[in-house]
Amino acid sequence: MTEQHQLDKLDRQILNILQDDATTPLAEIAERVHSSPATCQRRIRQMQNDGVILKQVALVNPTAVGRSLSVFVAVEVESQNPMLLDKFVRSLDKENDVVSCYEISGEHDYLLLVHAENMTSYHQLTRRIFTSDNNVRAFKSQFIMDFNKVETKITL
Amino acid sequence: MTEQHQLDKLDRQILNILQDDATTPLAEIAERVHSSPATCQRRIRQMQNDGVILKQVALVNPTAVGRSLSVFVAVEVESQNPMLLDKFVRSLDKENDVVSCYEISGEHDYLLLVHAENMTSYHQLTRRIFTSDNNVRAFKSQFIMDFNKVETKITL
DNA sequence: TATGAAACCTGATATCT
DNA sequence: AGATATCAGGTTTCATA
Repeated sequence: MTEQHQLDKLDRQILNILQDDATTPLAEIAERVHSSPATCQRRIRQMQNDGVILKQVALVNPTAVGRSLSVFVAVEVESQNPMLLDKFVRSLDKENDVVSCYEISGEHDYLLLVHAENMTSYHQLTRRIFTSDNNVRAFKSQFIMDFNKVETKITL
Repeated sequence: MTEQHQLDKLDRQILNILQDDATTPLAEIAERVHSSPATCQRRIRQMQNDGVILKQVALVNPTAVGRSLSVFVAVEVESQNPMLLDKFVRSLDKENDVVSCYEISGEHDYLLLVHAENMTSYHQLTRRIFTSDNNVRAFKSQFIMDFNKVETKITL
C-alpha cells in the first residue's frame, strides 16, 4: 500500500492477464508478455504491495448459490449529517445480501447492489434497513433482469 | 457447467473462504473447515465444473491504474426492438471503460458501470455510445463519490 | 461412493550470477 | 533481469469406511 511508481507496459499486460484468470502460472504469464517468470513474479508482488492489486478472489454465480433475485437500490437519506450517514453505511455490514454500496451524486445518495434469495427475503430486507430510523427517506428498487456484461476487469 | 447437486455446509464454507482470498492454501482451507486438503480440492473442482465458481480473478484498484472517475450510467433506449437492444449491448464490448451492463426494471432500461480516466474521456465516451444512432433516448450519469462497500463476496 | 493419508510432481520463491 | 535450486503446495493414487 506504499506509493506507486508509474505502471509500465509489462505491468499492464500482467494485470490484464490476472484480471481474467488469477490462476495463470507464472511461466505462462512470462511467455505471453515475453519476459521471465522471476520478473513477472517481482512485478506482481510489487503491485500487491502498492495496492494496485487489491486481492485475488473466487467469483461465484449468484443464482447457483440460491440468490436469484438481484437488485440495484437507489437510496435517498433524510439527513446529510456525517454521523447519521456513517451509521447507515455501517448498518449494511451486517447484511449478507448487500454486496456493495456506492455514494453517488444526483437525486439519490447511495446505490446498493443486493443479491437476495427471493422477493420475500428482499422485502424483509427493505423493511429492516430502509427505515426512517436508519436515516432513509426513500428508496427505489431496480430489479436486474439480465446480466449483459458483468466484469471486474479493467482492461488496460 | 453441468447440473449442480445441492451445496452442503462444507461447500458453502469453502466458498466463503475463496471469495475472500482465492490464494488460501488447501491445507489451510482444510483446517478451517475441519476436512482434508484432498476433499476440499475435489469440492472446489466440482463447483468449478458446475459453474458455481465462475472464475478466480485479481481485483485491481481503479484509481491506482489511472481510472479515477467511476460512474453509474442509467440508460433509456429509444426502441425495445430485440435486435436494436442487442446492437446497443454489443457496442459496449469494444469499450474498455464500460465494466458492466445490467438490464433493469423501472424507468431506465440499462445500468452501466464505467471506470474512466477523467471527465474529458468520460464525456467523449458518452458522445460515442449514448447516441440516438445507438438506440439511446436518454442517459443519466451518477458519479461515484465514495466506494463505501465494494465486495464481490456473497456470504453464505 | 466419498473420504483421508501419503506419494508425487508442478509451479512458486529465493539465491546467485 | 534471467537461470537455477529449493521448497511449498496442488494433484493423484490408494486404502478405507
